[in-house]
Amino acid sequence: MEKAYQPKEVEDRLYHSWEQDGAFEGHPDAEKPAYSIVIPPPNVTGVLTMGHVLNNTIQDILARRARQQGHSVLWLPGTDHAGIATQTKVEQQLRKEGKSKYDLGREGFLEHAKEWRDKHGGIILKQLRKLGCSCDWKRTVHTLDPDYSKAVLEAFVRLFKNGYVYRGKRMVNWCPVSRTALSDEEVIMKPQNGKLYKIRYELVDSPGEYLEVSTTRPETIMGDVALAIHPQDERWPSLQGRKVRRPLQPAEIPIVADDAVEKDFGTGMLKITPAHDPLDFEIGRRHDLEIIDVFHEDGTLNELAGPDFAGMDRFEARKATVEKLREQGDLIDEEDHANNVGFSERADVPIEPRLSEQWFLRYPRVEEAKRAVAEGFIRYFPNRWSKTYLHWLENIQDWCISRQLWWGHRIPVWYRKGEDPKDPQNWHVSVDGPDDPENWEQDDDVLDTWASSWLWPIATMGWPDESAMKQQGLDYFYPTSALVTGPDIIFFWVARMIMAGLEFKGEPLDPKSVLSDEEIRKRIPFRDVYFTGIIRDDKGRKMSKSLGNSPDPLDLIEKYGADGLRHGIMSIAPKGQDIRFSEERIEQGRNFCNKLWNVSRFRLMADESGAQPSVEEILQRIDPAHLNQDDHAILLRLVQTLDEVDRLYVEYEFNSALQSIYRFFWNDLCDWYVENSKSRMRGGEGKETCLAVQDICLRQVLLLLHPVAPFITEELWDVLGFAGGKSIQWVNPGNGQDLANLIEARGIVLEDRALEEMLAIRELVTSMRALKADRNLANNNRVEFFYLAEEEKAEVLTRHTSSVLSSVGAAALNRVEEAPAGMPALVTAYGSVYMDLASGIDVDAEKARLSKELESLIKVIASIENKLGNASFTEKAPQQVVDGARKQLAENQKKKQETEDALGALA
RNA sequence: GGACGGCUAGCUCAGUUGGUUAGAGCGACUGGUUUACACCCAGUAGGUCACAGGUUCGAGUCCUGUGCCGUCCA
Repeated sequence: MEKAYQPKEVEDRLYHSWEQDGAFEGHPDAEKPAYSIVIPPPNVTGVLTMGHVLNNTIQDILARRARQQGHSVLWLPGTDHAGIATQTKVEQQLRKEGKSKYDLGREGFLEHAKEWRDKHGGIILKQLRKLGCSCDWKRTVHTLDPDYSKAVLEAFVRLFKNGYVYRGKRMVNWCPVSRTALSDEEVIMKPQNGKLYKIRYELVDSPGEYLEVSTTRPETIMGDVALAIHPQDERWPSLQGRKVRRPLQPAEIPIVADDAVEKDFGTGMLKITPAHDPLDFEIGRRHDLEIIDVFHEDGTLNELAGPDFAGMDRFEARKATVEKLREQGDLIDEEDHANNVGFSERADVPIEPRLSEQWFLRYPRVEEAKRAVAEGFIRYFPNRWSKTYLHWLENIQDWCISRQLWWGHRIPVWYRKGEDPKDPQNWHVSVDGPDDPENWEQDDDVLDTWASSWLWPIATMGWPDESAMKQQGLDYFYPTSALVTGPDIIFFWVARMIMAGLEFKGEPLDPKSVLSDEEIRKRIPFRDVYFTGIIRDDKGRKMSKSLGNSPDPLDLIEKYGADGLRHGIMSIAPKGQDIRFSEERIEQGRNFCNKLWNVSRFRLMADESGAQPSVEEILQRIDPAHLNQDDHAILLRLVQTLDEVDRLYVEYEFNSALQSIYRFFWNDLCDWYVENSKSRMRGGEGKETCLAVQDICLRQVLLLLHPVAPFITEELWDVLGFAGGKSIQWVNPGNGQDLANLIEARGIVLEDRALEEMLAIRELVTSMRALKADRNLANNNRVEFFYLAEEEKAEVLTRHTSSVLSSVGAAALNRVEEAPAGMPALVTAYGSVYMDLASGIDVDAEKARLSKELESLIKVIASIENKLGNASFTEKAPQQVVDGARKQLAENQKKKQETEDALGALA
């Protein structure tokens, strides 16, 4: 074996062989319980980020653990066509070539985009393989695949037929860069420092008299069609019905009264621009006002803005209109003003409220979606996210699902040529289109990407095609077992998948029907949802490509190995908390792998014939006569650890599970058991038994660790001889009881007190080492010690003397009846040890040290005595707590006595 | 403005139903190549658990309020 673990070769070789063996393939198997996960599909042209590493490592852990436990596992991978993101990238590329999408035309552009996708897409799926992800790659799905597209259109058609989908002219969020409508969820509110302008409007019937209006958007004044006041505002007793003159693009506009006006904001008077503000739009509708849209779709001003401003960009126009108003004397005041502005999620520019014709969806199954989570059919980890989810559903708004893009699923609605497209009489809505296509024109828009990905759990498994569903095992694998995703897409994706599952999985539903609990259980897309934290950099900022603060995971794999990366990231990922990234933790992950490698190496050096595949076989090598307290203790700890880890995996407490494995492996097994075993390796007699115990421990550690570190565990599984031709992927680690039963069946009774003894002996050894270290004595300096303790404890110590001597690096440990004079000492719960120094000691320093110790003991004793002296404590506290305190008091009093003895012996 | 989360050792974080003297890793310091591992071993130092009240025999843990940081929704 190599002296250090070399991940690279192992990873490539093993991944290849796993794939070759079809280990990741998920098939329905009536003999086994199903376990399934659908991957949150990354953008097809995306590259692996630390967020993906976290997210997919968790999914892989779940999948691999389930495989070990005998489930038939499907982890279904795929990619998302990511409408706006991908189209933007392709358009940018075209622009570099001096072309626009219009040069290519719709068909040509789509051809081009597909080529681009095929060339640059799917990189991330290759990267996931490097990470070790055990996805069933044969079942990779892309949201623009023909079958998937059909499912998307089918869903639209069904929703339309059931009256959930409608078309309407509404105020929508418009992105002037992407030139498309967006859903509310795609708008990000950001606080901005702008200006509040006070502008005067002249009263038509009273020249020279002005009204003052505050606005943040002077560039829309040309679209003003009224001023509005609150009907109960006493400041303006007689304005209603009168007119003012619009200061730009002059025209006479009315003054209206409306309850929606905020009396306290600005001057209490509002300019009404129905085309450019949702509230103004509502007010305009109530008062039957005209709508003047002064913008083009790209955010430049149009001819209605007048010759002074037409063609200008909206931000430029803001400055220009202010300037013009100033010249005219109509600008009264301007002041700094902080407000929230909606930004386009993708293009990161302020969105424009814009009136346009769009398709909307009234969500189906909202009530059942609430029940699904509120009543626990779907469990959220951590549960607090259910509150966020429910709050959103309580306030749900219709979903604008049409996008003015080409890259996506084209809306399956056709309009009869030459007829009024607004009249539903002239619509054809179907998946395959009309039989006489020459007489029809298809809608230009495509569907929001999320209106395809919300079908992910069903459409990746053949829905709506009956035979495909059967073949792909939808009924076997659905509902999927767990979904692992970030809380940032709880509305975009999680909530919508739940509604889509409830609506579409199973028999078609009447819109007025209400699902029973039983139906909800069958239709939900997943049972558990695990929300990961967000990965931040060392300064606490979100890792993002634009900030350039995210390391490339592939570099990290190169440097520390995939297992090291996985182990590192999982060890710092507490459930549902944000994660502060630190490369040191990844390094620790690599170190852990190396430790595992080396202890295995040590094991084989002792006996290169290796181990046997089953615990039963290994147990046969144990000679009960040679089984010592150390063996008992480590096996007990192993049983404990197996139970603990089992429980923690079930609760998605991955970092705690890892910590538990780490503690057992590194502290108990390597630092203590294996170190102690070295003398037995030499001695001969207990060697075989000791190696067998080591083998059981190593075997179980590898099994427990395999989901987190699949490569090194599979490699060592084979190297150490546990495999016997069977991959570690298919072997169940079992829980503590399982192992305890096997040990018992071999006729071995584990003694519980062995653990306690071992801990006491460890404390003693630590004290002895500290005595040496304090005086800078080398480990191999064989000093003599004396030991002072009562009979019972001395007896235990005698049984462990040889291992204590070798652990400490001591020549002797002799029992004495009273404190030997002039020696440095340490007092433990198990007695006092004195170190015999050949050279003299610094009496003052020793006194100081022991006095300090004594002082703290006195404090502790006082505090316990105080507690026990309190009648209400002894009466009200549980008996075991009171007993514990008494025991503790006794121990400390003894320690105090011994410390005083040691002090006395110094003088 | 509302909701949620965080505040524990120099740093990053554990700490499950309240119950011994609050833990780990990293970093710092001291010493060390003994049959695996310097990606290692042994040891040492370092904490008024954000603050203020309250409940309790007992609070890092429960309650109320305050502050700062972060996220989401208006």
